[in-house]
Amino acid sequence: MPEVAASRRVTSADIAKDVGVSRATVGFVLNSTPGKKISEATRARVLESAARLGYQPNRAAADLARGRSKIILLVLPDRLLGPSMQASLDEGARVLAEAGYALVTQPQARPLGGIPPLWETLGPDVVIGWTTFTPEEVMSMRAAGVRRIRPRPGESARYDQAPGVAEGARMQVDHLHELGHRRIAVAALNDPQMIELQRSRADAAMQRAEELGMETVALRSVDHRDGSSAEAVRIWHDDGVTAVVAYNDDVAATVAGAAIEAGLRVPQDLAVIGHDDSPIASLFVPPLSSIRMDTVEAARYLAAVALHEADGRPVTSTWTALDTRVVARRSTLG
Amino acid sequence: MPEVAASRRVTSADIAKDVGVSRATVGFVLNSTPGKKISEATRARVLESAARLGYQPNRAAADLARGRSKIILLVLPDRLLGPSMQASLDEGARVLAEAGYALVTQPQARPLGGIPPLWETLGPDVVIGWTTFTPEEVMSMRAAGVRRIRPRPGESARYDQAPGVAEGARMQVDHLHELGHRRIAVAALNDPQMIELQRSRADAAMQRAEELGMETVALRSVDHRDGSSAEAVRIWHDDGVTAVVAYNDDVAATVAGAAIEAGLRVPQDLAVIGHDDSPIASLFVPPLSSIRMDTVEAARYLAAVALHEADGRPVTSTWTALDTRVVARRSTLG
DNA sequence: TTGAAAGCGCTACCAT
DNA sequence: ATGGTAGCGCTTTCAA
Repeated sequence: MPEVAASRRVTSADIAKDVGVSRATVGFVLNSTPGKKISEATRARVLESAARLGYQPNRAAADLARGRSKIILLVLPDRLLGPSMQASLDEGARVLAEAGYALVTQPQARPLGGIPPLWETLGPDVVIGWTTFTPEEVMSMRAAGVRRIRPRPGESARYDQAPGVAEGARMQVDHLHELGHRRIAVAALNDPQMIELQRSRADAAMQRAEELGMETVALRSVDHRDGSSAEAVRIWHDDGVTAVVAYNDDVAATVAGAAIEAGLRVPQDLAVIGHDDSPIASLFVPPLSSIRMDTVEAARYLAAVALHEADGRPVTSTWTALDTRVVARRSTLG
Repeated sequence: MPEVAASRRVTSADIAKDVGVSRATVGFVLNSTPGKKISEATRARVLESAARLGYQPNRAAADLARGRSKIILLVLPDRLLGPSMQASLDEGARVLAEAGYALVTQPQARPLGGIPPLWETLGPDVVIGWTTFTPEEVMSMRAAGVRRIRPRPGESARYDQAPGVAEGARMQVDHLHELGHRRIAVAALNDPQMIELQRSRADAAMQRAEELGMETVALRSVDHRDGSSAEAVRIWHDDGVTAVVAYNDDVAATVAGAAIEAGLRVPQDLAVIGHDDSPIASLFVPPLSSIRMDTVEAARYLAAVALHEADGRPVTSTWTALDTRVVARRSTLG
């Protein structure tokens, strides 16, 4: 049996030797360095050699020489990881990959006992968060050499201006209005992580209701584990509320569930509409009306912003309105 | 207003200068290099200086010199990202962090159009997957310099032997048996990603049922989007099946929902038990019985395996049985 | 117990 | 159009 040589990884020097040029030239063609004129012939030979030898650039070496990691870190709250968000991330990753950046996500923004945040260990060029970072977090990032942070420190995330946020909430209200509801409630979730986004959606909903001349009752947080949802439903119903705008589909399910348990009919006695069109919306009985957003476009924009921060390249895409629409199901239609 | 100097990142050389020792010495104490005797005095001074100056080692440089990235990449199918899995990941990350490793997760194992897998861009020391990797993936990893891969190429993931997998399925069946059910069905999900795990759970359930002298009918996949769940429920009911073991809570919700839509009572006409105790289980009406596993212990074990692969250190923790138990709710209890 | 110095593989500046 | 080469910041062997 022939001895198998422990093969070293192939480096750019190997290619240089193989092709018969300098390592510099190899680097130029492999990075398609702008402003460098390489003859088509050598370019082709280098590329061919790289492919044949199975060359993979050494990230550590490149990072070190370059002074940047070409990593973009996305810090997401757990709850956001619905399927639609997942698809968006793919799209964002694709855009970034084309520019040579890797997208890494850190699932938790919350204080993680004992786990150093990924921005310390990975040294990303850019950190993008869904919510504003605390001063401590920003300091930690700065110390870790992170050059760019979004949302910018001190700058609010301003969800109310983000595409789709207000639209979705408005559409929830519009939908209920069209169905004839005139007195509605807004239901939120007891989750500190999401306060900003919740507030933005709730505000937008309230405002829209007012514009349409509808009556609203005070915002309530519900939790299926305590009695808060049952209590909320009772209060609402006694108060003449006929429909509920829920922060998301989990909240919608909680409310609808409490209503059903209380002997109310959904939607005849209480209609409920959720947000995000997550799996539970179609699995619930009755299926929950919800809002579906095309977050793919948002992800593209986010990626563009990231590249702007990282490379200084102009933001090409625009903060356009998302394709947002109501998915009407039996929790409002009967 | 005073000009703010654009401060360079602090390097180990800065510390060396500050303390008045060599960069090597600094490195020794910062890495607590074994076999090196550093006086307590200098050690303390170095540490103090590092803290005071806010030193953060440069990952790229360290990786390059060391020849390894100290990154462990976990490749997870999307569907697994339930809250319990999330908590487990935190635990795994914590264990790995203590050993100086960063845990990065790649959300999709599936072919990602145009997105280079993270193992190419990050150059992790170890890649851990939930399912077996394809030969192409393995080759790609090898080419990217990944030294360790789990499950080992060619080695099946062997979920049937993984802790908790068989237990959970068995407990589902036991639970139904105790409630007097004697003829049951097993419901799966139409998801290629999960085939291995589904099969393992289904096999375990079937086998347990046989051991208990219960009758089982053929495994069926359900999908709430087509008519398959309604059809399955009808067939099962006509066939005298009184209870269904579902692969997970989504499947359980699909089945229970179809049953309710068909005018059957859950659990009187058809009992359903899910698996994983995900949010939908408690949110559904009626709330779904399910299986809750303490995956934290599993995560610890996984982390230990990863460290073994990475460092060659012995696997301390053992592949123990997980704390797995039935969460009985109204979908089986009535 | 500590220091000097040789790389790690790549990038990018300066020559040619 | 291409090559030489000086680092990037850290790890680690070898000397002192």
